[in-house]
Amino acid sequence: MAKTDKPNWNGCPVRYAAGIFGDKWCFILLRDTLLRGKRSYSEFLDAGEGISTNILASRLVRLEEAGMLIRKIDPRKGSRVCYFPTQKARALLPAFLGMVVWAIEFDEETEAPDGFAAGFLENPTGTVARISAQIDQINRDILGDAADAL
Amino acid sequence: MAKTDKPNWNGCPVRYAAGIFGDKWCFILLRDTLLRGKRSYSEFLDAGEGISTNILASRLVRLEEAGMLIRKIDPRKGSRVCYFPTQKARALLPAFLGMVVWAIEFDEETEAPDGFAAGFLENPTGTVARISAQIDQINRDILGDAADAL
DNA sequence: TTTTTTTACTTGCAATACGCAAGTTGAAAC
DNA sequence: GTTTCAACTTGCGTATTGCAAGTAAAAAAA
Repeated sequence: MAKTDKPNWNGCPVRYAAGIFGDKWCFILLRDTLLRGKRSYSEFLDAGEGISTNILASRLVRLEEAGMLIRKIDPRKGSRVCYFPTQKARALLPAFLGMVVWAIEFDEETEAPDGFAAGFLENPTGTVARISAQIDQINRDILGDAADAL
Repeated sequence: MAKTDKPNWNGCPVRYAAGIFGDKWCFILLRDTLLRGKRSYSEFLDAGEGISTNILASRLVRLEEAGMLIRKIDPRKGSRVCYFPTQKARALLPAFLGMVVWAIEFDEETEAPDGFAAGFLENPTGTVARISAQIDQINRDILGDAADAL
């Protein structure tokens, strides 16, 4: 087996991924949209991670430009802006949950729900489907039928 | 189903993960050790990503402190320092490869080997085992039997 | 209808982190 | 013994971040 010289992956997938969420705050925001049901600026701010307002704004723009979030006015209240995860973002769920499982294994202080790791490992697609359904539900609560167009 | 209020994951696995590789350069270094067989400072430098020497040094320290890399003098040449991925780092492979699959799907300009994504999706554990064996081989080339102690 | 509040940002500035170029150290090769 | 190689370190200008305060538009209250 060749030693190090596999094809020179530029246009490298890892670099591509790093460009999008190889950043602490983007990472956290993806968590908030995918796993915590957060959608609006103020919800992200209040997530308790201490992100500052200018950085939050810049990361929302970055993630929107990367095709990970879609910005929409809340139809129930025009002063409220919501950011919905795109299919591209949702397609990250399997890998993302894989990371969660990894972190649960190695973080001594994890407070993740007990049994989550086992549940995911036993039935990954089912777990992804369950979380995906939660995302749909949250979107539907805000957008109604228009959520289908996301 | 409750809306957003799952248990307040602090000691949150995603935050834990973000702390370790929620950084462009750490991300790239993990790729280099896990997927490209690179082990030494100069190999990382020459990976063509344009990392500067001070940042490289700081990230190697950070990853070592995070328990992702082990620093060892090359027994074949005392002026050469090698950084080996720990079990903790290697345990990231499934999630990491999941990200690769995701990136292949969404990066129009990907140059990843065709069929890699399909191969991983069809047989993830086999793919992980194959790559893991490559890592073992590289480590063994450098350390000989001492590689077992990693 | 005016005022206050809510929500989503922007702006300015000090502090930190990064990128680049050059310098240092120790082991190896010659 | 001198040169080379490999792994860092240091200094400095630039870019990014974090913090505090300010602005704008819509909604709710008075």
